[in-house]
Amino acid sequence: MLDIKVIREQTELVKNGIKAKNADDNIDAILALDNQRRTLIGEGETLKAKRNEVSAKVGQMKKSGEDASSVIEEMNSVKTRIQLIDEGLKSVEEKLEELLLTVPNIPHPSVPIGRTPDDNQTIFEWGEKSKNDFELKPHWDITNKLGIIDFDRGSKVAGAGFPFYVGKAAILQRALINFFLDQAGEHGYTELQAPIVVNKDSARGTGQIPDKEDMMYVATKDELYMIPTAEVPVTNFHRKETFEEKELPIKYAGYTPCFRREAGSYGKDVRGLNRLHQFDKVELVKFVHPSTSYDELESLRGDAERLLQLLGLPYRVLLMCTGDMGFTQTKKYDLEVWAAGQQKWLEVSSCSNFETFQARRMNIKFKSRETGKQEFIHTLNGSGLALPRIVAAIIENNQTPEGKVIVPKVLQQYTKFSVIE
RNA sequence: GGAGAGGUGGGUGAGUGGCUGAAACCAGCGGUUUGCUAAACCGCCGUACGCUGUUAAGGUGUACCGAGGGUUCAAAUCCCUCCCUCUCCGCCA
Repeated sequence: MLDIKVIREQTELVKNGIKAKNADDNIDAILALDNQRRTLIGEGETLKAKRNEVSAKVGQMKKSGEDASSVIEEMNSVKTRIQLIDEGLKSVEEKLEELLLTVPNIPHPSVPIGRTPDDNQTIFEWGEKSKNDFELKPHWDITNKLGIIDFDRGSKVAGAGFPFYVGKAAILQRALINFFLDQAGEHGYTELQAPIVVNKDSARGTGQIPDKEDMMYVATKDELYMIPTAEVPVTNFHRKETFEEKELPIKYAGYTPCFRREAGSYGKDVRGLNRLHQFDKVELVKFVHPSTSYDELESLRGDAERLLQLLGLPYRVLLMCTGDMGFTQTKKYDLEVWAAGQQKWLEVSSCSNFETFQARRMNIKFKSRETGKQEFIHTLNGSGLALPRIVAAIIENNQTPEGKVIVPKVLQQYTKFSVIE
């Protein structure tokens, strides 16, 4: 959510930012409601001041035994007017809130203007793509043959997009999770085991509601949302809290399953492990001082990149353009791993700065030592990393002509085996 | 799931309709005293929003005592609903 004062005072900047994100702006309607709101507050507060004053007088009169009934009679009409104004104010504020929640965050000046994924900039590439002299297979062929991922039984038990990992694939995933968490721990992230369902306030806090409501599975009986990413519970961990400046930055790593309805996805994008309804992910979340958030974004990206390098997986870094980066971010990098069997880049991490956009919704602040006032902190998050596509990339990049899969060195201490066959 | 108790400012904790935005104490901040530390003493010490002020300092008003409603001229205080915590019982990985 943006600051209404910024919308009021830097209207053009906001409008241009929204335009750059390919979104429709309703700023004029917001400003009109903002005006109404302030007028009503003014009227209401004047009347309330009078009410308070007269009520105090009534107290005194009663105490000294005077008859206050005529004054009380007079206040009845004031009371009615206050009620009317408050009702009007409430409905204006509800509408205003509703509209404000639909305004996207505005991009950082360093973000390239663009409309489609084609406008994203590849800013870094790492690793050798492949130097094999045999035909590389996509991971689903390999896992089928090895019998280590069971999509069919997953469909029977839950539905499409809910596979079983069997034997060594399950162990490989567990190894990756431990590896990711250990790495995060070594770099200053506190490990957090979070709820995988959240309430409505939390879903709103990180911005899943209202703009991405359809992405989530909902347990309607209890009004609980199954998390699409650990970002939701982990960021909400500090909802409605105020930090001392010296406590910042605060860094967490959380492993959770993630649930996404992915309504509307189809075709080759969803083959095999490419896109699932349930998948595992380690998420990195930072709460930082506003002056450091763009440096923290770079180091966050570095923390995610390191994992790919240690696994020996070729990848590239994209700086997302304004039109492709999403509702809540001011700047976002995507990390894409090379899947040699599919000859395709797969997104495995997305590192973003939200500045105060989430903090404002969640009311997360710090006390500034300089001004003594409370200000909103900046939040960031990034995957570190998403599991299934890493599994797919390992299988495809590390396959042998015989259809075996070599386990990356750094994982072997976790898996206790070096080849899947 | 059943029965009971409770949720007040950073903390402890007063406060059952008007003089309470809230005592007192602790913590914190500033100062006096002091060779230094400690102690003592004095002062300050919530947040949001509106108006005003040069996008300042400040001034002023409103709201907030778990959340949301209601009663009343007036609510931390009375009533209703919900949430959370604790104790006991039941159930259970």
